[in-house]
Amino acid sequence: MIELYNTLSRKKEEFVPMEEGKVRMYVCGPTVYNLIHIGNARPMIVFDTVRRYFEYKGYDVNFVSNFTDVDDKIIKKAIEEGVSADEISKRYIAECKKDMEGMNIKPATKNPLATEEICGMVDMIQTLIDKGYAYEKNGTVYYRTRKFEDYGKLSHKNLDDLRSGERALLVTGEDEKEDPLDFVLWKPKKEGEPFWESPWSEGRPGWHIECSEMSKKYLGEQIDIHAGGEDLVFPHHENEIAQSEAANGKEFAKYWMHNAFLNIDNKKMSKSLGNFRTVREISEQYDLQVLRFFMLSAHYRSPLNFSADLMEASKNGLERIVNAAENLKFRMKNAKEEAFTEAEQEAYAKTEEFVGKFEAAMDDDFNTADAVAAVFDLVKYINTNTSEESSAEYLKKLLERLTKLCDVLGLIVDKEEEMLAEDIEKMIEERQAARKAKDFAKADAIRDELLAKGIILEDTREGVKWKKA
RNA sequence: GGCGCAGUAGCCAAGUGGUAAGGCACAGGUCUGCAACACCUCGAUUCACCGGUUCAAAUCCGGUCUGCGCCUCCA
Repeated sequence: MIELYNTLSRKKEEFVPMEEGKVRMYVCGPTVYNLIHIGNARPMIVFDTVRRYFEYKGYDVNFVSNFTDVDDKIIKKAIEEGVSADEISKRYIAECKKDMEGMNIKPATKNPLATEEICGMVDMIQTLIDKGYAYEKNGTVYYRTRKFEDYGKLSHKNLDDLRSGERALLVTGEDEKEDPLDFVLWKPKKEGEPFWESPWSEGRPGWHIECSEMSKKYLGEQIDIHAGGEDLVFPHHENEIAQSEAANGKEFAKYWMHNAFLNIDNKKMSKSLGNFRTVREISEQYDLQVLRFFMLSAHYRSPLNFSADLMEASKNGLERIVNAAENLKFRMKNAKEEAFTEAEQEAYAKTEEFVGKFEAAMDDDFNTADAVAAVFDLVKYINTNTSEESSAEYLKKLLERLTKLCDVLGLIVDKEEEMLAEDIEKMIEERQAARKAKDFAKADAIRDELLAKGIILEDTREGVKWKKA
C-alpha cells in the first residue's frame, strides 16, 4: 500500500487509483525562456522517482508534463535577442530535454506545448463564460473567483484573508475586474506579441488555463495525481482547480503533491542574489547522476540546501554504491564456480530484508532518504558477503537486486563496460612484468603514461583494475 | 497581518509514544614495492530551550528562542 501526502487534506492518504492498475499524473513543467536551474530539477527528479516507483509496483503510469512556451519572459528574451518567441522556446525545450536526459529522467508519456493547445483553451474559457464562471471586459476574460465556492480549498486560504492584498491590486490599476481576486483567462495581445484568434480578442491564454486544458486533453477530466513545486499551490493550482472543476463539474485531481524548495547556501535562489545555478553548469563539474542522488538524499517535502560541499559528499556516497556494483562485476568475470551453493542461496535470501526496507520507505510517501539507506545496507551486505570464492550466479543475483533498486531511484549503477583497447592491455601486462622483476621505475613510468591518457590503474588484491579518470 | 514548515552527532539526513537508521568527513585497520583505489571497524545516555501529560516522549500538549517558505512571476 502506497501512502502519499495530499496537500488538499494535509494528510498522508492511501493511494487508490481511479482505475485499477493505472496512474494518471500531471506535473507542471517549466517555462522555457532559459536553461533550467537546479530548482527546476527538483520536481523533475522527485516526480520521475514517484513515477518509477509506481511502475516498479506494477502500475501503468500515464505521465504528462507540459512546457509553457508562451509567456512574458519568453517574449522578453525574444525581443532581447531579436528573434521570434518560437525560436526561444524551441531552443530551450531542446536544452531542457538534454539536461533531463543527463539526470536520467524518463521521457513523459506526453509533453504538451501550450501553443499547440490554444483551441482547447478557448473552448474551456467559453464553457466557463457560458456557465457564469467567467466574464469578458475589453477583450480580456477574467475568472469570477467568488462564484466558485471551493476557492481556497487547496491552499487553505479564505477569500477574506486574501483581501488584504486588494488595495495594492487596485492601486496598480486592475480596475476592470469585478473583484480583485479574479484572474486572467485570456488577454489581448500587445504590439509585436504572438497572438491567436479568439471570440474576445486576438491574444493569448492566461497561464493557469494551460494546465487545466492540457491535463484534461491528455489525461481526462479527472486525474489521480497533480504535482509541482510548492510555490505553485497558490495561485496556480488553486486556480486550476477553480477552472477545471467549474468547467467539468467534477473533482479535478484526487491527490496533490508538492515538493519543497531548493536553496543555495541557505538562501533562496534568486536573480537578485546572483546565486542561480543552472543544471548545465553542474553538469560541467559532475555527472548529473550526482545531482539526482543529492536531491533524493532528503525527503521531497523538506527544504533542501545546495552547496559545493554537499555535492562533493553526494558524489562520494554515490561512488560507494557504484563501486559495489563494479566489484560484483569484477568478481563475476573471475568467478570459479558457476552455480549457487546452498549457503549462498541462504545469504541471498537475507537480502530480501533490504528490499522490504526499501519498499516500506517508498510506500511511506516516497521517503527516498530511507530508501537510499536501504540501498546502502544492501551495499554493505554485498561487500561483506562476497569473495573470490563466490559463484557467478550468486554475484549476478546480487547485482540484479542492487541494480533494480537503484533503477527505481533513477540511478544508473550498471554502466556498460567499454572495451579495453589492446594496446592499453599490453601496457598493463608490460607493467606487471616490470613489477614482477621489481623494476618499479619502469612500472611507475607505464602507470604515469597511462594516467596521462586518462587511464587510472588500481592494484587490488584481486588483480589490476583500470578506469577512466 | 494571514497561512504554513523546520531546529536530531563536525556536516547531510531518517525516525513522530517504547528506549536514536543511513551517508559524507575524521580516525584506526586489511591489502600494497610505494601510491592510489577498494573494503572493514569506529561516533549522540541524547534529539534548540523551559514546563506539562504518560509506566514510557526526539516523538503528544503549552510556552520561549532561532531559521525559513507562501500570500506577487517563480519549481
